[in-house]
Amino acid sequence: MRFSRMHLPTLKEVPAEAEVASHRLMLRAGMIRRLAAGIYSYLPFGLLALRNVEEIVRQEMNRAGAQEVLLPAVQPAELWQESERWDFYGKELLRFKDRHQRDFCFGPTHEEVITDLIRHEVRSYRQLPLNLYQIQTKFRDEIRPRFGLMRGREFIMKDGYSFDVDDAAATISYQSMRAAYGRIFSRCGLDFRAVEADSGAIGGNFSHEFVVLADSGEDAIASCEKCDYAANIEKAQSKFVETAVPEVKSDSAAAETVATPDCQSVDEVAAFFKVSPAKIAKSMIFESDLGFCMVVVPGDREVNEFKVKAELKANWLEIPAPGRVADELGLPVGYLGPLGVDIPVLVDREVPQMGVMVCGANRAGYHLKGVCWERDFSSKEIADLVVVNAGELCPRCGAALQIDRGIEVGHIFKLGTKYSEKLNATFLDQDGKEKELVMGCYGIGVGRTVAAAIEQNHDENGIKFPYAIAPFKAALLNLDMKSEEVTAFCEKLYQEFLERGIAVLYDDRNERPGVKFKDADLLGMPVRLTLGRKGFKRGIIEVKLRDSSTSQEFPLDDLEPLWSLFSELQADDTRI
RNA sequence: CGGGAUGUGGCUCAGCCUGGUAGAGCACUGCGUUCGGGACGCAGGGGUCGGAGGUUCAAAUCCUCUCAUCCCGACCA
Repeated sequence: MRFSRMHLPTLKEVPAEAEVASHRLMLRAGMIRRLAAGIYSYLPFGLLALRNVEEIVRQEMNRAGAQEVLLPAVQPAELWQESERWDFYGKELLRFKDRHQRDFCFGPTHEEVITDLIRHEVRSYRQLPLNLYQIQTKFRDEIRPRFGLMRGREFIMKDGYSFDVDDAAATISYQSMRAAYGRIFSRCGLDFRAVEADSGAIGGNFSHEFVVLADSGEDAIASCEKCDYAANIEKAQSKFVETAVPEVKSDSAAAETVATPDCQSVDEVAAFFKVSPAKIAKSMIFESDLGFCMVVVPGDREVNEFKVKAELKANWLEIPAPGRVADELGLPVGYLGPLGVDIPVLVDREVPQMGVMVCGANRAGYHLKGVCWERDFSSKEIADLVVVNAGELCPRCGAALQIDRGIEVGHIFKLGTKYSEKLNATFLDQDGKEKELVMGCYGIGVGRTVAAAIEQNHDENGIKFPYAIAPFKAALLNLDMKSEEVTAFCEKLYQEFLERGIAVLYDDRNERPGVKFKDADLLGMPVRLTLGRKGFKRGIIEVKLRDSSTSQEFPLDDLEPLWSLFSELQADDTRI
């Protein structure tokens, strides 16, 4: 492609909205433009990168035996009512009516549609296993879209669905997808981890997330330094270490009520009693579809809402407004405690080890001191309810856990029969018995993968595209457009790139050299070729890798080394 | 949905507090000079100051409402 003819509007200045590197660079490199909150147009340069990721996804999905389909983006409400997600999915589901006032939604995911398709098509175990995928625009009406393509409302996603005869077969499908995902992200040149994850609203009982490591990532993952345990922080557990609890003599003073004006936070209470926050029992009210409950954890720990939700077996969980807690429960937020409340109390497994502790008195302005587990807590049920910290011990091998940040680019789930049950998708097995299809579903955020790649591969000058997803593999800079011989050579070289099928961006613009260098760095082509009058006289062309600070010179009369370089880069990229 | 902030040429922002002629840089057009790391000069084009209402002789500026966007917490590829 000739730069002079390409719509590639690079920006010197950064639009104010861009917070993270990938968003900033994608705007500056003329890859995307914002139309509305979380909704972007893909410009030619951005679309090329996107298509490269899609192509890798297609190759690896096909290789794993999946077949590509394309399902409708607009879906009838009936299907979602049948799966009972019409009410359940919430406001993320973009709903609208057609001219006949029939309810529809714009698909945020396609379990319903694919299951509906399959239930009409698949009758026999002989037709299984089946694995279908599509690459399509989805819409999720996120409350807070941000970071450009990282969290858009409209986004391109590869979603795949597998159908098997039983759980064992479904596991095989799942493992095969897990392997394919590893190949996909490796080929995209990403440093990633496959971690155990919460399966969220999609449902199901077993899932892995593929997380690209990046400090700007929105997800945190815990991984073991020694073994291969890795989990999303939402799900991560640690080995419980029992410590000696200071014994409380039976004749020791009972819990005592103390006036603690203006001490609502754990820190304030700890300061008031001159004890460490670890000695404060932090009590919080949660509300779920099962009603209110209280969760008690040590004051220096953070409640893991996902664990609470799982422990309760609730469908949803949130922290109610303090006003509601006061109105409906008569409890003063800031002075909550587990003693004498008449709603279920969930206690973290570390609380019994706190010894003598302080907690709220359920009376505004008062706390209790001298509280102890054995004597004072009415329910003795405990569970793991806190967010793991770095340095805690691996639940598998006992080595230390580390916490990293990352970007979730893929997620695979074993769904089981959740949707086939609801939608009555069955087949006849070998014995002529009717059975429900066992499903799996597999997603990849295509745009997010591009964003993650940039997040992980950039410097202060711009993008450093991994070769496989680079929109152009090379930038050819003609620094002397007015020199006929230089231009003639560049033209010849450009043609040879075209013949060899290596995507090149030929900068033939009437611009000063500085502009061309800056744009080449910003756009991040892996290889930069520079030819100017001086070099031409010396019979050399300058070759520089974007990822390297040094350059080398190749003779103009023998460019074989150049083509070998591209062969090597190409090979690296398909090797897995 | 809560909490905070911002809306002024395509982009980044100043002007607002203290009402009185809409500004700068970048980008764009033309001409000239320049030409290996985002050049310079001259001349231009482009803005209902987010929208509506109000106060006032007079509103980008003050008031009310509204819309949009961004940032901090719950959703997810």
